[in-house]
Amino acid sequence: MSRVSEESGTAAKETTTERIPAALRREQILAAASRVFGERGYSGATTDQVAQAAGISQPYVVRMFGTKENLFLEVVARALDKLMTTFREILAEPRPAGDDDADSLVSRLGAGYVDLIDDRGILLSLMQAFITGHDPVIGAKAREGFLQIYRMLRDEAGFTPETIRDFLANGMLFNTLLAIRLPDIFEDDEAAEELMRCAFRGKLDVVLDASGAKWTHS
Amino acid sequence: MSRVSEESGTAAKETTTERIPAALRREQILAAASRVFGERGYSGATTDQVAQAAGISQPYVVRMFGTKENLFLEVVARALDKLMTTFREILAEPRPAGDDDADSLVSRLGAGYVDLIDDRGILLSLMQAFITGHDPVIGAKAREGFLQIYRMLRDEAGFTPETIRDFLANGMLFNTLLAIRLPDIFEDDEAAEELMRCAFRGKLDVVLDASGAKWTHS
DNA sequence: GTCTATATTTAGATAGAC
DNA sequence: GTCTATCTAAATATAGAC
Repeated sequence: MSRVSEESGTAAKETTTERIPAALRREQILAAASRVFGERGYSGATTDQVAQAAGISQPYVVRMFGTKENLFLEVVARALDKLMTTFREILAEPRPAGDDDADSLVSRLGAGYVDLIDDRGILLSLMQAFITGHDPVIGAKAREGFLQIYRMLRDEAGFTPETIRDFLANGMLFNTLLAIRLPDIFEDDEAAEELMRCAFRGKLDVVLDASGAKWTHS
Repeated sequence: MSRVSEESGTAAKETTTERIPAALRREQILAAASRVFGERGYSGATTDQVAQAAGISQPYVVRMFGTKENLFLEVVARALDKLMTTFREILAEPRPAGDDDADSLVSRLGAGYVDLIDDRGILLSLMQAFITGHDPVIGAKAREGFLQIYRMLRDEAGFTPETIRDFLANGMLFNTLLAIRLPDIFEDDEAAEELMRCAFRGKLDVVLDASGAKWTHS
């Protein structure tokens, strides 16, 4: 990842405009798109913003993915894939002795979810896709993605519908708190702090680490 | 409410283009805007879509509110207000005998929240505002709105942070399920049905009543 | 109070050079 | 593999008539 920091408050952007293998460039664009779409949503983001974040020209972004919609769908598919993979890895972990109850599994999956904040675009892009449910194409994928997660938690994790509901609910709250950037006003507002401490529990440090100037881009 | 149904699958739109008091017209536009913004988000919605939903011309919408952003902010402020008022009314209700625990209050507030689905725009517009947290103006209002709800639940309902977290989490899940239009594929997918039954509990009928062709607009 | 016409800007996409 | 130039289609906003 050859990124460079720029003027204060600005985000990571590519500077080098060298010739790079298409596959790699593709990844760079997807990474940039994930961040931009995650912040601004499908309609709110522009292909030019993605291009700038990736350090290339706008036409090249379109050229590479055909359409903005394609790009977004790919971003969302990747995000979903990453989430599913993360969960499956946790499910595959050998369970700590005497720790075979659903509760501890929920905790571990929850922790895995929070850790995904490292790549902010993942959770937010997914959330943006969900909120774009009205769109015929994106909405269909969003629905299917959500249900895929549900089925995994039920069929692979073995959770009851109630457990899944609570788990998903916490996830959606987490996404929402990220979206409204609560971590940013952590110190300014006592209610914000109280809610964050409660919602993020032991993971507050992870969340705060991932926030701040690090993602105050564009 | 002088609406007319149109071709199958299309939404309610005003037809009459009569002269109407500005104050009333204002309300009509806000109602239309609430639906359109709720479905498509701030960036995804156009003032023209709002105008069509309200049965007037696009320039008139802008004329009335100055800017699209203003209109959205007003929609969100109204939605927040409606939510707060609904909750406060429930808090003011005489508690059923032997029913003075937090649990039952949570249930009643939850039921009140679900009932807001009657006016789909309310919950979805708020959610759209939350997801637009990156925007300097809208984001600030969204944050403040979210915290306002938190404080009410804490200071007026007397809930613990944990209770509030769970309550808010369920609310965010509810919003998300609405956004991805899960009620629409209720019958098509067994996982969707299972999740809905579990998430909406006794309120499934209310939710289903409010969905379907009724809000398949634009 | 409401519309039509239109100016202006932005953004997605295409063409074609290097 | 990547860019510059540019076409075209929206969409917000303004002007001014009725």
